[in-house]
Amino acid sequence: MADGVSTDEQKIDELLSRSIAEVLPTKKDFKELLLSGKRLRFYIGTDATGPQLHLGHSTNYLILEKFRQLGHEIIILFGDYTALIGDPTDKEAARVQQTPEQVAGHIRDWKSQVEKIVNFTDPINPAKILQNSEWLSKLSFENLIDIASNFTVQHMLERDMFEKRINTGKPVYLHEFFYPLMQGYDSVAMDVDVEMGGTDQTFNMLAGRILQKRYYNKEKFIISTTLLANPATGKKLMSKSEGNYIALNDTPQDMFGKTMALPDGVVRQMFIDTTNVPLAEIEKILEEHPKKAKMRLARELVTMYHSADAAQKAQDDWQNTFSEGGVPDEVPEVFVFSGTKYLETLADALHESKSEIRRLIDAGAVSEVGGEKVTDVDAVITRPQSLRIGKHRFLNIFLNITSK
RNA sequence: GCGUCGGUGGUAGAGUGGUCAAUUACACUUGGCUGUAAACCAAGCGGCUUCGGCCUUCGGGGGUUCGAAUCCCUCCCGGCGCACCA
Repeated sequence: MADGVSTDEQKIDELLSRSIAEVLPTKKDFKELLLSGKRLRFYIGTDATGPQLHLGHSTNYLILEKFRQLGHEIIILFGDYTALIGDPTDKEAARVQQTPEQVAGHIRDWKSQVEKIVNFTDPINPAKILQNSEWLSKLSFENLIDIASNFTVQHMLERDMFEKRINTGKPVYLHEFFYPLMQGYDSVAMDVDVEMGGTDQTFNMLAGRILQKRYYNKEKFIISTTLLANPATGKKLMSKSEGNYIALNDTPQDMFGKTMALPDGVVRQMFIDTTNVPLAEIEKILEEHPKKAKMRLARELVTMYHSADAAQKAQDDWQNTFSEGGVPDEVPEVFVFSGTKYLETLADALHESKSEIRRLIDAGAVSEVGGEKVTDVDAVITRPQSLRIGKHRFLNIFLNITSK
């Protein structure tokens, strides 16, 4: 057995039973390989456009980190070259080429978010970051033809999303077929043993399996992980387009609050896919009152990405604010002259239109903390006060000393 | 290239000369009820407003008309069919 690779069967079983949708070709073979003590090379691809990461992304990294801890090699691949095409999994068709500086910046951003989960500084076995432009930019047309000759158009068209787009009369661009080829070639270039990704990546990951078999006669394993979805509706829990995601770099207060606003039905899924709380303990937690269970989840998450202290503080803030009608510790402040309209002050401070503020005032959404509602659209500010706008927006107003 | 259908607000998708700031659904915001959950009820959901209105929006530009998201021309983008395929 190779140095430093753990074959602890209990740990392996635990790892394989959580957040993993499928292992190809079979989970049994994969487990045997893990038990053999061979040091395996794992990789996961990531979008190089440098987005804000959210909890939906964390699942894979949590799992990878566990494999890293077992002693396996972990590569995180930045798809800076594939970004030229854009993954057809999402709808965007055309993307703009990025400069090396931009890519480097994205990697820095990305790393600052993920290093809370994945260890890049371990002296013995740190996770590594690679960029696929390193090899993809060097391929010749001849290489591409050779790679492409392993796939058929029929095969490509099997992809659900292509089929869907064809059926609904949406365009399918030829270059989109290259995406799986490129991602597949990444596996070859790095000669990996295992690729991991969400279930939505299965097709792309299989392309790599085909190519590795062809070029190296090697059986790559594929781990597809469950996507964080609401079990009741099947909808994605963290959707960037809907803006309701919990970002890995959210402030403790935001993270706590957003977690508490999640539907009850998703708490189990969240615990399993986004925390390291042991499965047995999760079940125990879920026996408690839903609110308590959710608070525990929120605490757990804030602790992971910030600290236990921050979690405690976020919880205190949350309880103080919402259960007892108080104000959080950190509230935006504005200084205005006495006689300024609420309308103007709020529009300015909240970056909303005046019409929007008018609506909010009409709806009774603006009130003084612990006091009266502001009901008159034309009312003016005459003294310093703390305002609450809707459920979770606050504003402390102070008066400028000098007069207008 | 020819023909044909289509491009509407966050999304889907109505509207085919004035009653359209544009039906409806979903999403979203706010109020109520709560556990800042869900469900449910209600209101809102382009901007500005002296609250009478005014301004900007239906792929881009131009035109017809008292008046256009709606008609015409043109350009751009897409689907489908046909043709071309050195």
